[in-house]
Amino acid sequence: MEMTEKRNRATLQDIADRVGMTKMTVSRYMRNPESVAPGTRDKIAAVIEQLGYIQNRVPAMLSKASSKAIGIVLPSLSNQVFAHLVQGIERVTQAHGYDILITHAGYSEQAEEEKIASLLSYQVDGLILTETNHTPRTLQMLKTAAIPVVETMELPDTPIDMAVGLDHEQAAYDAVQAMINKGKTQIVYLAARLDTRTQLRRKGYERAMKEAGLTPRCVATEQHSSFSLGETLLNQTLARYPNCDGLFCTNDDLAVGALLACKEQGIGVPEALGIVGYNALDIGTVVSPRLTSVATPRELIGERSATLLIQALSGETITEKVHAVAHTITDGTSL
Amino acid sequence: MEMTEKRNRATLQDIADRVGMTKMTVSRYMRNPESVAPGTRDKIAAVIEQLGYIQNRVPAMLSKASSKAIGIVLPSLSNQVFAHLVQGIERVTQAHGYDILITHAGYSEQAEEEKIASLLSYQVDGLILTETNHTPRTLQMLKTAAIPVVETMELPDTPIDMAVGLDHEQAAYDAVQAMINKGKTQIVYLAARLDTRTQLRRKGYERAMKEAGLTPRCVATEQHSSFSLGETLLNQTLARYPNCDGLFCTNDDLAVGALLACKEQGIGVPEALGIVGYNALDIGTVVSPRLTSVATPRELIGERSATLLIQALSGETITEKVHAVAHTITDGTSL
DNA sequence: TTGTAAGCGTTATCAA
DNA sequence: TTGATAACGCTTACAA
Repeated sequence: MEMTEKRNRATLQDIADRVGMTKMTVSRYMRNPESVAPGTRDKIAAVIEQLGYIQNRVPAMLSKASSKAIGIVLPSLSNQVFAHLVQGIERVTQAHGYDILITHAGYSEQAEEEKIASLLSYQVDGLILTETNHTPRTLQMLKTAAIPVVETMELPDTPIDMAVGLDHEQAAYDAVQAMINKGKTQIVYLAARLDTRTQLRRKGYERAMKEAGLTPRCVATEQHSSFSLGETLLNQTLARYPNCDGLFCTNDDLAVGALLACKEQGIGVPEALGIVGYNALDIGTVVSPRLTSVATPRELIGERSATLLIQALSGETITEKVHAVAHTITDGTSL
Repeated sequence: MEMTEKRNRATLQDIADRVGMTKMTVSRYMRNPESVAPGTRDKIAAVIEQLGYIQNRVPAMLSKASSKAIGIVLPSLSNQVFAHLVQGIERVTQAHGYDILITHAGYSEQAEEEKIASLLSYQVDGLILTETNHTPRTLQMLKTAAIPVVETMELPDTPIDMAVGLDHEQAAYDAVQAMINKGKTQIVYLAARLDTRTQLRRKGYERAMKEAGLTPRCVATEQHSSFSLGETLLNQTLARYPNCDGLFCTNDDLAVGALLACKEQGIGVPEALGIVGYNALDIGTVVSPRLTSVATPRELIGERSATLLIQALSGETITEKVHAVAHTITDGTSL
């Protein structure tokens, strides 16, 4: 019988010592109480309770190189869009006994690299990413790690492994075309932060404008999106393009900020200025007019991503590695 | 020279084999390249690059029972308030070489217990919590884990260990008193989700009302806060208390939802109905009138919490275990 | 039903 | 400057 009594955190050995058994028996009890004799069972249960034993997963991680955890790298924590994504993911992972570890990388490839290295060093079994551009070292690490990876939100041209997302370029194209169909001709694209998805939407916007023989015009900033930034960008737009009759905004924050500022300044929405946002967040349903926006199925993306990941972890062969989800345009009254 | 060539993920041994040294030398290089001979250094560097070696922290966690990681349990990911808190935390932890692991427990003590167990099983060195009510098992686990814990946002009556937060009861009291000073007498408290902080604010609201000889009235729901819920609760309030001339809202989501609905319905804010929110989020600065709100220094709370935690982890003796931070009331025009 | 032994990948310690 | 050894806590495989 070994003795381990120096540390404070209880180990299986501590329990075993008190029960008068070996840690092996306790280990068995932990995984399946039925596998030990009833008497032993009760004694162990009592000691566990008394000691407040907490499972230590580290040894298992070490010997099996598996942590039963899935890492998620988000761009930002303050964006509802990603909270919804995580909800979708968690619904699936929880049902399969996987934990999730969340980190955020603030829209930077470099930060993403560090966060991924960190998650890998904790031996996560799989990764869900929210960006499709990665540093060479990130790609290299993911390759050596050889764990399943799902890139979400976008549809990457060259997926690392699996992907679930939507075609932002096409979604933007559809939204702008809806604006054109409403008779808008001087549509300006409001952009912020200039991340990949913002660029994709711009492409869609430009394609729709050009196809209709219209001139694309962007008002962009590298600042982080916010409601107040929407107001600022609206004012810049009005100063630069006084004839502007439509705003396609890269997200609802900008759109709502602009919409509220319009009301303030007596600009009629949608008559004088049609406004379309992106993501269809709740806030758009309480402003007046209600914001027309591109609805993106974040929870669904999360669920699908997690499902794919877990299938891959279960050794299933994934035939469809890239899944596109559909977008719709909400029937707000701001357009 | 041992051989380890079955697995895919490279180990120190793999590197050592290729360099013709022992893993001990490689281990030294990893922690401090200066500690090995220049020639060795270059050879190791080359092999690491070639193999795409990723550090494995698990063995260190096992032998030192330390992970250089701090666990954070948030109630929700979709609430900006907690994103700000995390920013504050991270600014400090990053500077000290600690990683953070974020989980969320959705305002449930039971979920918090599970998430804490999970974080502890990853051997986090410290914990930052955002709730002050915990299950008995949570308390027991934290006691046995014997790691530093900071409870944030609130000021608990009986802190587990350390705490950084603000006095929500007093903040609410001050806000309501400001409303009363503006001549409002039929002030209703709008509440959602009914978590601890919502209850504390209610206490402060009731105290202020009673001290002024006024009747406290609450319109509450267990639903999750949202802008649209603000509109719903406003309508319920107007139906039940037609004379209502002030709304004290438990957060800005409700306040903004209510404010926008008022404009829609032609209710003059603040003349007919004064509105005060809580948290002073960005959205409040773009609505008109600008929302008057209780400003809560989330980033500061995060920074202080992380600082305390790291001091404790460095073995410093913490004399001031509970830190109160100040609140202010923004000078919006909705009151 | 319970026990023994070995091993997971790293680092602290001591030795050369 | 580099190496050998043991240890961290658990689980797998085998044995009793």
